[in-house]
This record gives sequence, structure tokens and C-alpha cells, in this order.
Amino acid sequence: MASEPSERETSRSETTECRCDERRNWLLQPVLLRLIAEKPSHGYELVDGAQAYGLADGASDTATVYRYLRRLEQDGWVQSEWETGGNGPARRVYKLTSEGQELLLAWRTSLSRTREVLGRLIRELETHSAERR
Amino acid sequence: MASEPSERETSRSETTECRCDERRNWLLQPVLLRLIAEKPSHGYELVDGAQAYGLADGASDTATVYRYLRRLEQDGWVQSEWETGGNGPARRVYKLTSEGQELLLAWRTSLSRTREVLGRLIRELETHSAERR
DNA sequence: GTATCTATCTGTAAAGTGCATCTAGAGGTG
DNA sequence: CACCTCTAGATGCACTTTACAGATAGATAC
Repeated sequence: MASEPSERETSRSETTECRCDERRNWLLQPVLLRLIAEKPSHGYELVDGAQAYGLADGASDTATVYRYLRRLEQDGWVQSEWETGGNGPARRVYKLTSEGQELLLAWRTSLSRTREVLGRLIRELETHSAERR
Repeated sequence: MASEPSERETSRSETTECRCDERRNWLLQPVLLRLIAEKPSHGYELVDGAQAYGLADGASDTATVYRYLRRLEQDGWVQSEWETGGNGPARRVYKLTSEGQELLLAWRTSLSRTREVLGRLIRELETHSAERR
């Protein structure tokens, strides 16, 4: 259907926003793993930890964090235990498994590669706008 | 329902893979914008360009690139024209709009912030595994 | 004509995710 | 006790994103 150069209406949906800062969730998994690696923690605590990285932002979204944690456990990267002793309701405390340790190492490599690509892109954007000056 | 520490079966789904390298699509929008900013291009060409950044990887996925382009146009960041003259089938050539220029600037800022967070995380992962040694 | 390459697009099912909402224990206050 | 607030974890649902497969079609070579 690469034919008949038909003009579809370019229905410019008026006020389009940037959205550059959304979709940082790809960082959530390694961030959670690293936080748990540092110290076994429960979800509520990890939400705070993630927010320190600019993730799980705003008043929400705790839900995503909890879902990620369940998933991490399903996949065997972390393991949880109910901690009933403390004050407040029971909390599910997660700790890293040995597989999780390895995953974190893999993430380290992958994140480094991402950083390189990202660095390249940023450099190019900078030189580009410098040329325009 | 934070009660009754009930043990759900941790149905370890056997062979769980890393998946660290998936989900780099968040980079696709700025990469496409930057490629188009450098030189007005058509989709097929942009797939190659994106692959140079490790995106749109493998034999697939052209589909995602094309859909991103349609979306970019809908939102007014780029504009396309059919180029029928060349050899081969007609191609839709995209060029940046002035709004797109601005978006790219916003991306520059956002990506820098992302790089900082990423850098911090990587540093922490390195010192962490150094401690373990 | 038919095979191949270039180029764009669609259909679909699955996965991911934001938002609202629910359950529930513990502690404080009148 | 009744009531409120805080902590903690989870679900339901609508909506978006996305990978995979394949459809469409012009151009060119054999």
C-alpha cells in the first residue's frame, strides 16, 4: 500500500506535550534490584528508594513497584518473606537470590552499553545545536 | 489484604532470561528526531539509522519505526511528503517542524538528566561489586 | 511472467501501565 | 468503644504500547 500518495488529514491534536520524562520505567528493575542488594527491604520502603532515582514518581505509582516486585519473585531474582513482628501491618521483605546477583551483573553491562548510546546521542545533539548558532 | 502471610507458590518459571537489553524503545523517539533533523529521510532509511543506535534491532521491527513516525506526524513534530520521483516505490519523506526542533531541545535536557541517574546507578553498582571482592 | 528488492502499512494478541480503589493491621484521640 | 490516620500490600480496569506476522505494491532484473 505504498501507492497513491493520498493525503491523510494531519489531524494535529492541538496541545501536544513533551512526554520526554515519562517512560523511565525501564530503569525500575535494576534500581529495585540494586536497592534490595544493598539491604533487604519491603515494598513501601522501595517506593521511596525508587523515587530517589526519579522513578515511581509523584503520589503514585506504588502499584507498579509492587507489580515489579511480584514479577521479580516469580522469575526467581528475589525472594520474599513476611515480616510480622514490627509495628504496623505485616510487610513482605525481599532479598536477592544468587540468580538475582547475577542478573544485577548483567544489568551493569547492559546499562553501560545504554550509557554509551545515550552519551553519543547527547553529544550529537549538542554539536548539532552548536552548528545552528 | 496485607494480612495472613499466605505462601503463594513461587512458580519459578524455569528458564528466565535477562531481558536487560530489551525495552530500549524509549530512545526511539529522540533518535528518529535527531536523524530527521540531520537530514530529511524516509522510513526505510530511518530503520537503518536507528539500528546504528542498537534500536529497531534484528530482522524486525520496522513496524514500530513506521508507527512512531506516523505518531510523530500526528503530534506535529514532523511533516511528511510523498517522494515519487526516485527509483523504487514512493517513499514518505519526513522533515522536522519548528515544533520538532523545540522538542529535540527538550529531549536534550531530559536525556541529560537520564544520563545522570544512569551514571549514578552504574557507579553504585560498580562500587558495590568492588566491596564484594 | 515471475522473482527479488525496496518501501509502507495493517491486524492481532500479549504485555505494560496509570489511576482509582480496596483490605487491613497498628496506634492515637476523645 | 468509635473514629481517624498511617503504614503496607494488592486488585480491577481501561488504555496504550509493542512484537510478530503478513499484506500491498512499485521497480528492476532475468
